[in-house]
Amino acid sequence: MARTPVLNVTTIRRLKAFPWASDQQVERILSQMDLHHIEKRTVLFNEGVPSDSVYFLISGVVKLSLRSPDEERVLVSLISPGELFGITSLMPGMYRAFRSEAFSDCWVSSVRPDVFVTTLLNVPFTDFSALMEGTVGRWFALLYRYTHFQGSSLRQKLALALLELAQKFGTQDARGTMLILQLTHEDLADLVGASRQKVTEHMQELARQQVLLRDGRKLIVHPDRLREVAGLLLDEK
Amino acid sequence: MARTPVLNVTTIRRLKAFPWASDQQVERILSQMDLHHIEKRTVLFNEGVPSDSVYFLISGVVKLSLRSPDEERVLVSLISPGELFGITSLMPGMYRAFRSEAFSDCWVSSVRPDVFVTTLLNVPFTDFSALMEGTVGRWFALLYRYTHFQGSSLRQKLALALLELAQKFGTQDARGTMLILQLTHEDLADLVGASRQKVTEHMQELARQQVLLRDGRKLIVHPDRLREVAGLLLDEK
DNA sequence: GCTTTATTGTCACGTGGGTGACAATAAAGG
DNA sequence: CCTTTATTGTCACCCACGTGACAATAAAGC
Repeated sequence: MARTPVLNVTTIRRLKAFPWASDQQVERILSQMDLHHIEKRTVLFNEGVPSDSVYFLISGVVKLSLRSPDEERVLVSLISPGELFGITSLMPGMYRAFRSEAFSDCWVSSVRPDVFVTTLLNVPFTDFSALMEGTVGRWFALLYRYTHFQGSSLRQKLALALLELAQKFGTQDARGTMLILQLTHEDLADLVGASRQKVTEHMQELARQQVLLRDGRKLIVHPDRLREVAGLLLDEK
Repeated sequence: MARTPVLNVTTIRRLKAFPWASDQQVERILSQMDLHHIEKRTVLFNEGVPSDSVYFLISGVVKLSLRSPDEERVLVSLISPGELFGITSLMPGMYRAFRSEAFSDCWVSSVRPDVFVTTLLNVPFTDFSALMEGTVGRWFALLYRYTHFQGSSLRQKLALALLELAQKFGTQDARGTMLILQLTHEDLADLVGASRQKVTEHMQELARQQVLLRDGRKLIVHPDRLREVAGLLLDEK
């Protein structure tokens, strides 16, 4: 087993982490971080569990992945030394979106997100995380959709896209969730990266299966059934 | 033309924006925001231009899109009232990743990112944006890759994925950029959402065309040629 | 060094979704 | 209300990529 690395200000600077922070701030955060050695293939956290730590990779490579509808794993990203990861913990009440596991033997350190923010930015954690949610939360929702597109059929992609739209533009209706938005099949096609014709076909199929219905040019969707079509577990999102 | 909306604390609260901010902070930010009416199809900003404002959507729908390799437009997202957008401006030196245009007639207000951060979070902008870059910057790079996957062939997706890997794990070599990472074709397949067999075929093709070469199980890539294969303009990223 | 296991290379075959072409509607505009 | 234009519906054909099935290497373990 590799010997324990030294984790001090010099190491942090060499890894080009936290460039804005003063030496003093870095010292303080280091005193609150703990160090773990993780062997290749060990899972650090799984998707769906509560996000309660920020991680910092000192050496090795960490892999972020996701389960696709057909039980395959989507490789989302590989993390290199000096990177922070597990940052869903910077937003309130979020769950892990990806599984993280050691791609090679790693040294990792972790810290509580509130300690991270208050130490390095000197701002209350609740304010910071609320701002994060209001700004980059949207990016996160996008990333969620796009990563889940991987390995999905057009039918599943459509369901995912409609789910996101229902969350943003949906109003409750006796018959389901109505999208207050005039979307053409061409718009949907551009959204899921498909041809207009195939979107028309699949939308009819989904209507036939009572997953959605059309009222003039407004759509009424049934989120639970969409989730089912998209191949998401019922507890997801 | 619709009459000018009132933009005051009540409006902000109704739109559920900035929930963490005090009335006083909201008043202050409002006094620094300016209001624009934007007609359907008007472009607010294009991808590639410097990011110098944060936008807030008051009414209407804004569309974010992207040019795909085959000149089609990828619809990345639709923004609903109450959302902030154009937040690449919260990170240092970033360019717009997407084009934003009015999907319907809109009322939008904008503010300088430094004013936004200092007013609502009371923290120096340079510190904040450096932290953003070190944390959510990675998400952003992922989103970049995944949005560019839309409408790309496997060949182009591979090129994009290898480019991202070269930036993270590349070291300069006499023959190009060497990836200090042992990746199997199966890993690459999981990364781009393809089958292992097709990845093998395309990697050979890329090697034959001198876009990359193999030294044992290490890859040496030529970023410029990868960019060309990926269908990116040379100034992108 | 030899065996076992992981990775790469190569095929034949099937299929989901792209493309083009057009008809049938529905909306918009005068 | 009638014309024009946008959207939806339907089909035939094609192709890039997935799948399964092996052989050929290369790496790892003993």
